[in-house]
Amino acid sequence: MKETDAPILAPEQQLCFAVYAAGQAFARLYRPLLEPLGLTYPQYLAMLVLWEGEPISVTGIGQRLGLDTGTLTPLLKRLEAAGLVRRTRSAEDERRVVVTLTDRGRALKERARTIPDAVACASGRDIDGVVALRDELKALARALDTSESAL
Amino acid sequence: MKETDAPILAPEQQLCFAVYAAGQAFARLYRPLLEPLGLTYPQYLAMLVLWEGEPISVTGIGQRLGLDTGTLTPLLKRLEAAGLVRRTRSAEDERRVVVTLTDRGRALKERARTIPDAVACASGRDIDGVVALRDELKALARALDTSESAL
DNA sequence: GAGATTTATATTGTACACAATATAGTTTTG
DNA sequence: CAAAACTATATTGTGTACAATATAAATCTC
Repeated sequence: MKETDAPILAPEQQLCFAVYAAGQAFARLYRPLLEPLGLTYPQYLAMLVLWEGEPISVTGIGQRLGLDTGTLTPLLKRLEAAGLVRRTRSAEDERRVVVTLTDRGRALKERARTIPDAVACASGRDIDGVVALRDELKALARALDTSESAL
Repeated sequence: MKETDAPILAPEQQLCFAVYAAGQAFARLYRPLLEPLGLTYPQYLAMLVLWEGEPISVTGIGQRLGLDTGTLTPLLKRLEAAGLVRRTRSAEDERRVVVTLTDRGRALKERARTIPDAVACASGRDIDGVVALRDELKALARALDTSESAL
């Protein structure tokens, strides 16, 4: 088994690098699709959450996307500067910043509707294939996160 | 089909987000494993390439990892500041910056050997399961990259 | 072999990503 | 109700990530 030690360290052989490279490939694919909407990919993710339902707090968005405030606060400020969202402190609990869509932000949803289909098409998989791989990755992420404590 | 339009836009249903979340989960898993080595995850990827074979140019590393010079130059300067690599201009072609390992950088490989096993274990998959998912992701990345021109 | 093209790297600017810390507001407890 | 504990967000600092541009060296073309 000695002689198989070295190749295991090659990036191309590792699952983590395959995930990393697939993420880069998605980023390259999304960039030209989102550029006409004036959104980056993480901004698009935040808009997806807002299109699902608002108002929602910064923490609420962070829980859906797995992002912390250090990432979301400047991201949401840029979306606010672009006129897509509003950030207002909650009256009941003044620690909360509640994010709502503007009319322009709501209208952008229509222009984004064609994106998931274009991406699914680019993946070269049918719906079942996309769903199967998606669920495998969800299970992987869950396994990685739950094992953290065991190390 | 009208009423299925909206849910398609939920981040949790999309393959791209599953890849994104799995990448975040890997980053969380690797951070405590790499912290004793003084490496970040992208720095670890660069070291993997160097451990496979050096000297290698900045462009050579970038081709293996899919990273451009704007990312690699500061990353490699940090590895140089940490005493793990050396950056020297090639004598034959003075445009090239050739990266080599120092003794400390080479020695670090031994301490990194246990990491792939720990990560594979954390994934909760056997070797065949890891290989199968890795190859599916490679195929996905290839499909996404080749479709770019077709849009 | 001088000029145009190409190639390799560096630099600049914008935008994540997250740990650590700070701050302010809320809730809990005695 | 006052002190302690907790919660939500913001701030700071470090480190990617990449587009666009700059620079310098090598190569190609006539």
